[in-house]
Amino acid sequence: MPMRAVDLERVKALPLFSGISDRLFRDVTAGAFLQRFPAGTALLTEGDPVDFLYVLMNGSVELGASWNDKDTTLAILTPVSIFILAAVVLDADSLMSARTIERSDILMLSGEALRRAMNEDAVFGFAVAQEMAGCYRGMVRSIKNQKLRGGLERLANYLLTQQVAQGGAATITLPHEKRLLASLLGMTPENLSRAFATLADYGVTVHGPEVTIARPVVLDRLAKPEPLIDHHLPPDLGEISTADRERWSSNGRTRAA
Amino acid sequence: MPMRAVDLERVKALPLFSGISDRLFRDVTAGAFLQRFPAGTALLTEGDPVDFLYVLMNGSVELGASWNDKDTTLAILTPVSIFILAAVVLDADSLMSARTIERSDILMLSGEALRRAMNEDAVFGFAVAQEMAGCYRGMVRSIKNQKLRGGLERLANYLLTQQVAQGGAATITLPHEKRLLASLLGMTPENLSRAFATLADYGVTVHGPEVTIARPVVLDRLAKPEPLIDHHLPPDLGEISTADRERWSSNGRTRAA
DNA sequence: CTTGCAGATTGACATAGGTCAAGGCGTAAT
DNA sequence: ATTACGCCTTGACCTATGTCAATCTGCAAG
Repeated sequence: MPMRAVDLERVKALPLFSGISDRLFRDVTAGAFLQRFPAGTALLTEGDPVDFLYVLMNGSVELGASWNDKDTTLAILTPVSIFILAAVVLDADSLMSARTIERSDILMLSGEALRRAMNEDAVFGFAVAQEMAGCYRGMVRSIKNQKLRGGLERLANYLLTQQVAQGGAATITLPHEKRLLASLLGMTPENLSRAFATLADYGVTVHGPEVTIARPVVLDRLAKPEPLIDHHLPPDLGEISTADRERWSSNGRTRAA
Repeated sequence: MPMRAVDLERVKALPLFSGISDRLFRDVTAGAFLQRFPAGTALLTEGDPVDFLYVLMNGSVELGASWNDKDTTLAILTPVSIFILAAVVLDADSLMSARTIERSDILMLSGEALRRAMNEDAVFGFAVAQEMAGCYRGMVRSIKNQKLRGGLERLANYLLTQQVAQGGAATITLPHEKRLLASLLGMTPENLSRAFATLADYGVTVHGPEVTIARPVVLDRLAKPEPLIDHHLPPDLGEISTADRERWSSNGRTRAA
């Protein structure tokens, strides 16, 4: 698929590339190619060597992992997100698998070229370090969420986070199948259903993918949201100073547990 | 406490500073100071602004987090380890608390000076990016361990990892109190006791902090260790190529879940 | 030596969460 | 319209894990 100028602009707008020189950006995107994948495509399996940095331009991607016939979702990405940067930086095998959730357009940038670029350009190297630091902190939040909270609390916080992300209205739309949400939250689909049922007592009603939060105060008292675990980023990110905003999983738009 | 030359050498030997110029290293360590803390000292609390990069020179430090009157251990550090680098890179508040486990000597480097250094020196910036990538991957491993395994399996894998790290003998010594180990593994002390009792069926015997693995093959079949979750680094790291070795939590010597 | 105390263990019990099976519901292909 | 399939839900049940209380152990202070 041809690389359009409009795609390159969207990539360049990412924090990772924001301060980069035109020359360096051309170097990095020189061998890049854009590819369209159908839903459910395995882009990467755990343990695979990683030669490219992936950039999700359209669609959505699940990052997951498995062990002993169990599997779990670690993050769900939406455009424009980069992924497996850590493996590229270290030239290491991937620790996660990546799978398209729906039909997706994905840009692939040479890992080799990226490593060369960050070794040559201090500003770019710093940007990569910041990006990685943001990803790290995202994972720390995720572990805290997992180890300190029960399933019901994780769901309640997820809903409140989504409410903010979707603009604050009382009714929100779940962006994914419930089975996938369950995996992200670290529970079974059956248990997620029961958790939703329990939340009825807290003013939460569910109709398919539509969830209405009738009594936010009550739900909030259950969820006890906490800035050091949950991001509550408003949808209008233009207002946020991009300088000191924490980079969250690949770029601040990941929907995670 | 005075900064001795021998301390600086140990810091400079860290992967993070390995490729750095003498001039830059002097800049970074210019305002540094070494401080001794008694056991149980709170170095940092969740949400605190972070002005320094910490380097553990002697002793041990617990990184933890809490929510709603629960708390959990995220990592246990041993010398020489750096910590809260991510917060320094982003000039952000700490997501974890840090507490000395025993009397510890800790070197503190100016975060401001470090950020300046990585913006000026591409090689150092790259080293920071690599370090952060290693920390990120450590957290990914930790989440996989937590979400995919049960308590018994986490303990079994912990023991096998320790066995390799301690040289491979059948009897190993638990490096921490069991209560702390329980918190690291995401379980209660009571449950850890019961898990040890269960492991008797798999040839594991416990006498205080001494644990003997009589039938490694049997334990291995229970644990199903996996390179994409568990690190099995031998104690003689000199043999390992430092170039492509993944930097693990702060520097490859963290003992984590 | 005795005492006190913190950590560890053990048992009884409660709760959370996983498993299995059945059935409902909506959507898309026939 | 009908069917088939995937997803979701629900109930019954079971296992894992947390909680509370009592006891044990080893070490250290007196």
